[in-house]
Amino acid sequence: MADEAPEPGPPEDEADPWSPARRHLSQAVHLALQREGFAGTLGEVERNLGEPPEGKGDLAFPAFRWAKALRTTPPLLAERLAGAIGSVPGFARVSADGGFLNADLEALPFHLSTLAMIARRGDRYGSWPATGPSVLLEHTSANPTGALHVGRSRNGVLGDTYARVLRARGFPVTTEFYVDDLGRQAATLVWIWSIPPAQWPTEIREALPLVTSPEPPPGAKPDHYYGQAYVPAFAYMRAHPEAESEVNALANRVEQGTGDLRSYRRVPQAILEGILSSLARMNIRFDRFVWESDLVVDGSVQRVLERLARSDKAHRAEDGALGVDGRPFGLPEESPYVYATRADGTHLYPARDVAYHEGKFERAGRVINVLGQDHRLHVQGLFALLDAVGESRRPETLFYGYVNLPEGKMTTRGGRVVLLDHVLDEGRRLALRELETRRPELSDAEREEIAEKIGHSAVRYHLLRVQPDKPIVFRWEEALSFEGKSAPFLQYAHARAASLLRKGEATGGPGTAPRVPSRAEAPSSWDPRETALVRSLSRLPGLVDRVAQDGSVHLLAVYAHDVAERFNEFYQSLRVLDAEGPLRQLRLALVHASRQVLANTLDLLGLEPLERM
RNA sequence: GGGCGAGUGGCUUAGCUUGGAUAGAGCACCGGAUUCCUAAUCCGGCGGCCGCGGGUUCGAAUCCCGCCUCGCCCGCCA
Repeated sequence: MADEAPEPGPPEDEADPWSPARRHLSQAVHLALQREGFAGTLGEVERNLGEPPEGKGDLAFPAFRWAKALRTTPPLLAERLAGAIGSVPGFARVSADGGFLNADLEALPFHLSTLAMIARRGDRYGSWPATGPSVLLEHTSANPTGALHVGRSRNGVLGDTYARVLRARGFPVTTEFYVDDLGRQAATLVWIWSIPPAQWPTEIREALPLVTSPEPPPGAKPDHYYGQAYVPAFAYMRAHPEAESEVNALANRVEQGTGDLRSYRRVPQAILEGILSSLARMNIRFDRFVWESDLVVDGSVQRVLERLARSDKAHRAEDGALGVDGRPFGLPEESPYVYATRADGTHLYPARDVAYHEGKFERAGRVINVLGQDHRLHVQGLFALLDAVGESRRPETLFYGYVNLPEGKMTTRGGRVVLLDHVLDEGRRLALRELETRRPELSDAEREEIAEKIGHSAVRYHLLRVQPDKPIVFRWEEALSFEGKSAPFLQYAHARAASLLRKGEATGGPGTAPRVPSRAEAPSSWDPRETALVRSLSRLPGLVDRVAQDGSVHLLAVYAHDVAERFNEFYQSLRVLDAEGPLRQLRLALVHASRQVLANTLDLLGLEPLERM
């Protein structure tokens, strides 16, 4: 492939097989329209190119609205355009059909060049060189007060996937986790663990009879171990004013920047590490952590408050609390103000959030947050404050719906939660059980490794496959389904392809990829399943481009299923290794390209491609 | 009450940003495929007033208005 001369054309042509076709066709249509007296832009034409239904060609242009502007009828205009256009590079014919202009690609060159592009680009098929502005993407940012539940992990799955897609699209992305160590939740846990369990109040000791050590015992995850004290400690604090004031005093000291941060952070830090190890099982990692308390220590919260105090948009409550009128930003009449400080001048979360965002804007040109739908109003408050301090930049937000249980909302304090670790463990267990019956020839260690990858991929895919703003009702059978629309379905297709390549001695390593046949060598007529497969493979770059724009990461999950399905149809009905000559070569190239696209797509989704399963 | 989000076959869901030609899947159910490259697969069947009503348009699941249902938020908590 390396010695093949690259086609001349814009860089876009090197990334997306559809790019030259769309460009040539829209240029031709635009030119023809101009001759009819149309004055619009090329982009306008290209945006209107669509995919016609099965059997009506490959790209279609609806003539309706243009016909109106040009005072003729759509079928007539389509006819005239078709006549004027003649031949377009890459297309076999352009013809009128009712009010539509339908264009048929020259199938063979398009299919072969798609395969060649995939072979040439390899892991980079579906990506662009990093040339865009830097992006800072904050996600998950779970309070370090206990183990993560599946609902929270939806944030991580969406955020991590979006980050991967943006990187692929050419944006240098940094991911951040905001560690909310101030506030009463964290302080409650810090407080209880500052006391040796043996000296805990009776109510708490009775609620946690097995907890005797101030440190997690060997084998216990710190997020689970420390976190279990949260509910009883919180309840106790609420019932005992002297405990509550201790917690408040603790929180106030760090809020003022006068506490001993090192010892204060011991428990939150340990819990955070537990949370991160759970997320890492699903391939979620972070580039940077910002501790809320650091924003106090480094003075950035103070600077924000000073700017706000000077602002003519500031609102000062009678008792002295400092805030801003949020009504212009959509805050409700009944509670129009968002406050940055309490009456005593101590700062509140919104102040720290503004300080955090000022830092983000310094670090990147584009700032994105992944937030649960319960934060919609908070963001409006944040905007009001940013406006008041004279900040014109704004973060973008990807909102997502809750993960609920069939019985209702997950509540930590109500004790109705499904923890991520438990789902991951159960996924691994079920996968292992399958592997024991299906693949007895593998070693225990291999089966264990594969089972973990199947299990966590299944969970991740389940959280990814629906539109972010739709709520999900968590059901074990669905989350851990291994058939149909599931990660194992995708992994299975990948494993089948990998197996074929091993047997066809084309492992995909350097120099071993099957050569994409030339136009002269390739069979001229293809099976419909072969063409459907390449077509599917050709769509990845266009999709990455779109998802990077609007964060609709679920479309990539849907796409992965489409590719796997096309591959399975192909695999099921056509022989690869038994085929001969050019046909074998073509099919091996198809398998190779399919494996590549599946691997690239799975990687974008943070799922594990498997060589065998 | 206000604001925001969602309503598509029995269940889950894609398509809605940018209106376009028979609304596409998965699960469940029924029936089929394995002397052959991994049946976690494939093929066929069943099943849809796209929440309801109106409007815009040559054309509406898609845009606009109203209504209904569900969810979330509405603290000097975070």
